[in-house]
Amino acid sequence: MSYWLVKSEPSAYSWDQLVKDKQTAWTGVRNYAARINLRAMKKGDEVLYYHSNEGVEIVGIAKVIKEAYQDPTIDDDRWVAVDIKAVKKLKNPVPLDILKKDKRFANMDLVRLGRLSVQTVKDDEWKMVMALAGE
DNA sequence: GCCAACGTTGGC
DNA sequence: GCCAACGTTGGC
Repeated sequence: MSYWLVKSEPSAYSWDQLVKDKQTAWTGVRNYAARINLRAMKKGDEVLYYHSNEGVEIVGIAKVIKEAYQDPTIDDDRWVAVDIKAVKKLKNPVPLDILKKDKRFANMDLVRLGRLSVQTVKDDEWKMVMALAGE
């Protein structure tokens, strides 16, 4: 079981929208490093849901319900999508600046590789985020 | 809205 | 295959 983090701009697809839809196809990833991560996702893996641009914080937990398949939004079998569903909203969203200030997160992809849209989250990072979120 | 950081493209 | 130029992302 692995942990991940996906980013979305709320104006494009927010956490609330995911809750409303129950689940969604995570399509449109066009970045090599992000694709490696998408392909490594397994059914049941848990995913932090992060809002970029607005909020700039981790807002909820999602879960992988369908492993990588060809992205239906492009006619090119090199790109993949996964399906995720909403699990729960965090009691306390975890803002990026808290993570940046906390040395324990200095090596977290979210802090180091700001632009990567699908990231890995280590077990200890997951636990620390959960603690900060009051979960 | 600006701009730094990073990925991608394309000329050589 | 290198690297400059360009485009995009995303924090501020």
